[in-house]
Amino acid sequence: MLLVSLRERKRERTRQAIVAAAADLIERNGYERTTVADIAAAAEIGTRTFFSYFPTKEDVLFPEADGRVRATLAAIAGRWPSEGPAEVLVRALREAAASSEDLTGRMARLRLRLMHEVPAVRGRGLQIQMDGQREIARHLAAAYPSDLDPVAAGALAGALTGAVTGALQALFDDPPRWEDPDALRAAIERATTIALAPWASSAGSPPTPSR
Amino acid sequence: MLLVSLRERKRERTRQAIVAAAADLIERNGYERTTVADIAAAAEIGTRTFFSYFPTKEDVLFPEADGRVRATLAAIAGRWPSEGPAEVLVRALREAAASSEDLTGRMARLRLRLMHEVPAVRGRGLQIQMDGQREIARHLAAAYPSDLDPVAAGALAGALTGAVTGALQALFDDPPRWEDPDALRAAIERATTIALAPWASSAGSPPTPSR
DNA sequence: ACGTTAGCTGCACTCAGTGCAGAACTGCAA
DNA sequence: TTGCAGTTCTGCACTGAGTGCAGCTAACGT
Repeated sequence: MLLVSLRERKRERTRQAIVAAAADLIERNGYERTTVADIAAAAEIGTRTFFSYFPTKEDVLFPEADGRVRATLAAIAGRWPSEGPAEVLVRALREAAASSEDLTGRMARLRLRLMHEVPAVRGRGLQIQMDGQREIARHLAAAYPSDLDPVAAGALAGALTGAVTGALQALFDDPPRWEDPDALRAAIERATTIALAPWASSAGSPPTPSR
Repeated sequence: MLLVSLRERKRERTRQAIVAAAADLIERNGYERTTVADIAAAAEIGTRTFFSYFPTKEDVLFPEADGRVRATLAAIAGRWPSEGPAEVLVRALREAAASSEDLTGRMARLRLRLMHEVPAVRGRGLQIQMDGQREIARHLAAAYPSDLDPVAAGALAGALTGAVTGALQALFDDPPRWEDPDALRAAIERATTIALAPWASSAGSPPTPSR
């Protein structure tokens, strides 16, 4: 992320300002009661300019390209020779969960909460997730042409992300525990196990989850 | 679906008229270029009245509750005594794909196409799917209280529906054959079979991850 | 036949998002 | 430093989704 020109640095600073202003206002007043005009004013730009940074109001809540998707693609690209598709995905997910602030950052927590409470945000988030999943499936099919045809790769990627999403939904449904990163990690871990158990047998070499 | 009073019958007729008008106009002019006012005018109601039948424009494309969800809930309710949770879901999804009259109808085909082409429709569709998945998870957890806690049930339901959805997405990414209902149903069945194949063998021993 | 209630509709409004045209700014070179 | 070229910012006018309200019409129960 090396931004050389003044223009690019300035633009990036403005972008951050928009995101920060949006997070502040939405945390304080709620999503629906915060208008794009409010956010723009707080970030000291014109309302019109907001839409040259983010295509929709929802998108301001998803400012980084999904780190987990990038990590997964990297894991597929740098796979062990003996590693089966399911194992690659497990490894990618573990690494992402261990290293990233995806789950504990301020924006991430706000995003999780809003995905639960605001239909428009949930819809946008699910869309973005499907896009990532599709990308993962494509790379997976390309990396394991003899094991997986495109449809099977889609099923595998869908099973994993669907399991994680379903587990998190259940976790937040009952008594919403937003502030507990350990519960989050545990839920993801269990979802991974449940989703990939049926695939492990047909994946070539048996999974050897260290740790 | 027994509608006794005149009021209810009339309302149902109007509802059908709205759906039909929407399908016509959208098929002819596209989704974005069809306004709610157009649909209302074609159905011979006031624009305002549209929103007393459907909460948003997108919802007119999802007039019936998802048949797969209803079938799955029924399968859970009428489960074999020896059947594990994964087995029930696999059976329900297989049957739903086989007898998928609601996947080949006019509205269903239009919906499938628009879910691929129009972000707003895709977002709404994914939301509805998640709602159904949550419902399935709840019933599953209630039916197998000793095997599954809510989070595990969410993960399992998510894994299976995610697998099918991912497979269907991969399927539709490549050759969009929206015109031929028979080919469509065959393709959907094939994708479902592929998605569920890994679960078929190991479904006897449901995963019960301790922690 | 009559009061009650549910549904229909127009009106005025808010807000998201777009197209356009001009102003302001940055990058670069003379 | 100045001037030119390309980019970005911004106001303005507009479309379309969706809401709240108030008055009207039509079906309902008695």
